[in-house]
Amino acid sequence: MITESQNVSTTGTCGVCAAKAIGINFGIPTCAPCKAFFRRNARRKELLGVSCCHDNGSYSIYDKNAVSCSNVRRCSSCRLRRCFSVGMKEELVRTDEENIRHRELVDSNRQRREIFRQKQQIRQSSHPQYMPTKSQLLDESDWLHISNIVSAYDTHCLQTYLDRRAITFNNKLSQPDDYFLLTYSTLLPMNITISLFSFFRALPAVRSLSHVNQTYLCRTNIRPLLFLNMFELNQLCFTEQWQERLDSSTWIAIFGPDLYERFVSVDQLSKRLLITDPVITRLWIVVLYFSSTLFCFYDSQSSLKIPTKKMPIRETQNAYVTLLWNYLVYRYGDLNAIRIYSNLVVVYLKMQRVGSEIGIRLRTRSELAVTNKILNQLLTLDEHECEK
Amino acid sequence: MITESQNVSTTGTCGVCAAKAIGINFGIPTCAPCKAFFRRNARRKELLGVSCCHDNGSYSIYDKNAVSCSNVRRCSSCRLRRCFSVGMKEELVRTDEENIRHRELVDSNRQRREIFRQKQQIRQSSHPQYMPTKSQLLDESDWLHISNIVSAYDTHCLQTYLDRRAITFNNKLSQPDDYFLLTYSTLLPMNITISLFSFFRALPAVRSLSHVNQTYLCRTNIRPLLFLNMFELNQLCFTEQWQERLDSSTWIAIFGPDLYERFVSVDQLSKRLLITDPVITRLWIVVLYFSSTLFCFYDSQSSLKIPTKKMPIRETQNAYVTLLWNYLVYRYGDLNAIRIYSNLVVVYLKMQRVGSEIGIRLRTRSELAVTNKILNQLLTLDEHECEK
DNA sequence: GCCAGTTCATAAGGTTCA
DNA sequence: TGAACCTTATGAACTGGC
Ligand SMILES: [Zn+2]
Ligand SMILES: [Zn+2]
Repeated sequence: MITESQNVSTTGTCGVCAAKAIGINFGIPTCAPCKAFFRRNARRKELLGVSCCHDNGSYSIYDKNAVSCSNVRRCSSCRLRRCFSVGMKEELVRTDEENIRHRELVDSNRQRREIFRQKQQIRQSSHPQYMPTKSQLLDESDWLHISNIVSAYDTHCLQTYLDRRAITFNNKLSQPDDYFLLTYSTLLPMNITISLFSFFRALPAVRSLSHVNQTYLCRTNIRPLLFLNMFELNQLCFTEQWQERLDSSTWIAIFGPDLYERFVSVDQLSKRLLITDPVITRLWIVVLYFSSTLFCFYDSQSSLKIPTKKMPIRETQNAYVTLLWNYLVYRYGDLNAIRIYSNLVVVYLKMQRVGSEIGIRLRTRSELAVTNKILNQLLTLDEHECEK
Repeated sequence: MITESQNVSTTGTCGVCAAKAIGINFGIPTCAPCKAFFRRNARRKELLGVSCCHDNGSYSIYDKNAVSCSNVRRCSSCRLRRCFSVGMKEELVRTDEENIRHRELVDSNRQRREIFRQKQQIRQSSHPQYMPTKSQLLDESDWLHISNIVSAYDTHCLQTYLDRRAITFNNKLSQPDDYFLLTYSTLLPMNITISLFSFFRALPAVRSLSHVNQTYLCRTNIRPLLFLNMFELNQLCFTEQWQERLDSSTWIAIFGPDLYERFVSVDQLSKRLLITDPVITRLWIVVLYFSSTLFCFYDSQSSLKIPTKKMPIRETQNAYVTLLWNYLVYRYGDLNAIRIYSNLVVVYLKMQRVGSEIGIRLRTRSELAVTNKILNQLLTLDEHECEK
């Protein structure tokens, strides 16, 4: 009869309780509950000693037909007896000693894995020169710098932009006429320029430079950053649909359809590649601003003095690029930092190419001469303000 | 109709009284009160035999509509009948035998846990601790505690002992005959036991414990302290020479000559090592009384319940041992405190060894069976007194 | 993937105490 | 008597060595 029950068992039924078997446990196909039951109780021989009232009851534990889930599981003594009777093997349940040994093995494996993982991480993050631990990446003054830049952008650039936009539209809330459109094609780039300028002017790192250097950066590096700044501003401030349409048509008017198409595609690309982080793009703008060679296409006017000592600029840029990098590593890890930084560079280069052609267009198209002149004057004006 | 009631039951209503069910109890979903009721009364078949006035009353126990909380619970007989009628299963209430087995399991688990806890505590407590300055050692409430214990010992333990001794000898002032000697060998340990018991019973710290804990301490920790208490009593009360001789011969009769010799040597040692101080020994007795593991040699009777929550006992002991230590440091200084405390421990351990052998002798020698039985009954009696 | 073990939430017994 | 609590047993879900 046992044999018969085993035959049945091998088909996938629990040898003990007739439920669906999950596999062979302790020698016999059983269900999960019976497996757990036997593991817990196989060595508790006192359970067998209990003479329970089911021995002589309506079913025998040896009678296959009387076995059912509820029947067998009701009495742990009967259940254990049946486990043994169908041939479950006590010796397959680990003894305490065996189990301790097994757990030691598991623990040592865990430790090895952990050590390996750490080593790999170190290998990945290992810079040729130095590899600071995570806590050393950014100290208190770094965080201060970061938060200063972030809030300076908010309170100067973004605020200025919003204020000026409000004033611009205040003048013309009704359907825009042709005159407004013409004005707006100057006002829009103006607003972006002025807001960016006021941001830089608020930075202590800029203010601590010599006048010459300040003027130089202002004249050469604000224009190449207008695209990026526009992008960032659009990410930050909510824009009504009609405003958006107005902006689009303005850009079309300035750029012409072909360039506008490239402009849009770069904008789309930026949206895909640049992640939403309050620090990264702003810090990136600052880093780019402190470049000594950012421009050279827009304006070849001779009146601009090239500073003798650009060293402070480079040093500042160096400091900020380190800060940006450390922030990226700290916040996103080594691999992501590389990816994010690459994307920043890629996006900027694309923007630069489109921006350069926009600059050419501004300088050469007669209908844009006014806008171009005003923007130039703006930066010259800024220059005078700097001197104040 | 039963089926209907079961259908309703499965939704979460008590099958017996229609209150909210807490789960399946004894086979049927019931509320907590009905669960408790059935456990208590399932085996009390005499309840069913009571012909109660509700059988023929305004509702039938089989009529689902008439069932309500107040209805069913009003009459125990009806309630039990209804329990059975909705299918509650008597066999799911543990039999006495099953319950004893279960309680043994619980107790052994508890002991394992207790031992584990102690081991851990020892491991943890081997850390250096903060040393308070002398003035911080004992505050007003500490002194109040100390004086309470000292005077409680005087007015309860010592006084009771003196009173009982007076009564004992009042009966027999003349030369003791054999019958008196036999009686006295029970009366002497009895007096020591009862006086100690009345001391503990007077302590607020004891009275504030749960009954279970009080009973537990009384049954397990009074006997191990009899030797120490006898010593303290002998130090305190004047004893006539003939009384002393009487006591000695009584102890010889009980202990036998070998054990008596060891008993005397421990007594002598105690006199040398323990200093005369009204506080120390009494406080030490209290500290020892609040032990959770003092006994285990005297009485292996199974009828004693091991308390679930020993925490209050431990906390009290902790408080008193701190009090004792602070008193020692305050009164005798650091170094002396260590010496005195060590002596207390040494003396107690010696007494424990002798006491344990006395206990064995009491349990095994047939001529001491009566004394042993009376002492046991005394502590059981105490237990009943506790419950008052 | 198999088959040991571990963990955790839950069910259902019992006990305590006001 | 019943609310609050303590315990054990159970099985589903998961981990880890081989
Ligand atoms: Zn099964
Ligand atoms: Zn109920």
